[in-house]
Amino acid sequence: MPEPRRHERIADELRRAIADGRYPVGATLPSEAELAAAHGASRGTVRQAVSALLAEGLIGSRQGARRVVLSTTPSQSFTELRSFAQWARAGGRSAGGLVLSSSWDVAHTDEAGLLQVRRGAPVLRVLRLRTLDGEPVLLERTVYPEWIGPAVEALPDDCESVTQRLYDDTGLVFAHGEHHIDAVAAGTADAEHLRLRRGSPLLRVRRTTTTADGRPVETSDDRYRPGSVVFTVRNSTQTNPLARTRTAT
Amino acid sequence: MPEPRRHERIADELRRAIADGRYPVGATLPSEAELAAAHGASRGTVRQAVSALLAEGLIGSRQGARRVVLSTTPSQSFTELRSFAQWARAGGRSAGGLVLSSSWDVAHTDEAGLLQVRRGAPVLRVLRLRTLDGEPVLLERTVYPEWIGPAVEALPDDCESVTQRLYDDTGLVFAHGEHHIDAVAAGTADAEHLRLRRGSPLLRVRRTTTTADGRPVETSDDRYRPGSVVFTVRNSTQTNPLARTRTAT
DNA sequence: GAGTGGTCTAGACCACCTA
DNA sequence: AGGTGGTCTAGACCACTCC
Repeated sequence: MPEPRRHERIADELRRAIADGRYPVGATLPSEAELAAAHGASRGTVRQAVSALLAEGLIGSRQGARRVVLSTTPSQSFTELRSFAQWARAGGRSAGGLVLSSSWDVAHTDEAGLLQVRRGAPVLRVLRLRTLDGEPVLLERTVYPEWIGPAVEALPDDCESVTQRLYDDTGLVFAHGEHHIDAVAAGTADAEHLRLRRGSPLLRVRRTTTTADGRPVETSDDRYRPGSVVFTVRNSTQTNPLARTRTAT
Repeated sequence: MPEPRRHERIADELRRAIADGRYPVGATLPSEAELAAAHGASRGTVRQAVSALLAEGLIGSRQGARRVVLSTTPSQSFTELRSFAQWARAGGRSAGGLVLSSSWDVAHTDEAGLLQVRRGAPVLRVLRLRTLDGEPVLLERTVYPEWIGPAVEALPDDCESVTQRLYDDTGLVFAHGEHHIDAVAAGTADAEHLRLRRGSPLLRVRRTTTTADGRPVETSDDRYRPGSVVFTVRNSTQTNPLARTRTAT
């Protein structure tokens, strides 16, 4: 018995059927009534299941017509964006991490806003290099507020998954994140650690992570070596995860 | 009467209240029972409304605890990712467009896969420069399959919104999209049209758009001038719009 | 016109959080 | 222990699509 929740079981069943090719791209799914009968569930439960696939971009839906398969590639990512290590593991790759430097400093104005602390409050700055199968792919400049800093300092320098270790040690859960994606030229430090030339294009993700209550846990400037990682977004008229924003002036 | 759908009206009401600061970040929302009573709706309808805000990343939700406001900035984007012009207009900015070249060619292998046509099938290639308040910010290299090509050719060269015009002319709706985001160095053409130096970092978005049935309408390589546009993603344990993917080898 | 998804209701039970 | 959200049911009506 893998899943006690019925709508999850139905959703998994459909995901598997799509991945297996039983419903190729362009095929139509059974009607809600058919699915309900097949699983001995009510229509509401079936709708809960298919709306999960809708949100993942796997299927499309229009009133009056049967649901259509849009993509067969799963976005198995639920915890993916939260943790580099968990994402790597899901892809069958080995993630490494190495702390290059770690020191206490005071919060700059922008950081204070993101972390919801006062300007000049103590923060812990950590520079961390992440590797994928031994290759350096990501340089993280992370800032932690005072209340969580000591727990971060206590981690081993080569800690593979910070998210996982903080959860094990303190029970802390990274629940929400906001990510701003753009491109920048590699600076001197970026070039050195990611082993490329100064001025090379890098994919930059500035992110702030919070607990379930919305309390900020960290804010970070992450720079990815191009060619190593691609961000993928699926959207549709029905669901809309992503927003394009003008740079603040 | 703006919205006949009750769950949309309730969601709008909550969005407005959050934007206005009546529920600041960290505040808790009224319970489902309270909202249901206040709006004279059933609990199911209220749940439908709050799950929209959940998907937008505005609020967080945990079983047993009241919902918490995570962010006050709306992601008013429903059609945003589909249309550059519509996105610009939503931000109060004026979008321009200019076709630099347009010609029929044959589909390369990768394009054939993305557009679901056979290799070597005729396709229309369009190179388009998009501007924001007069500044060039985006160079689009778009490929259209044969069935829609003529309608695209018939558009004026300085067409502001291709999405809008195609809808008006042919009733075609861009319903779903898949977007791959990474960073590249500017090539000669990129540098010339976007007015920057060769090798400068650009944000690249490769996207394929389909109709509601999943029929591919276009596939495009879009390159954004850095500093002009930022992509924003909110995610949480509950909803997960985005996937990080390893580059295909 | 039959089928299908979108919306809505009214009630129920449970798991979890807060106290 | 009481409140809250998560799950589930069984019905209903409507708007839309497809034949």
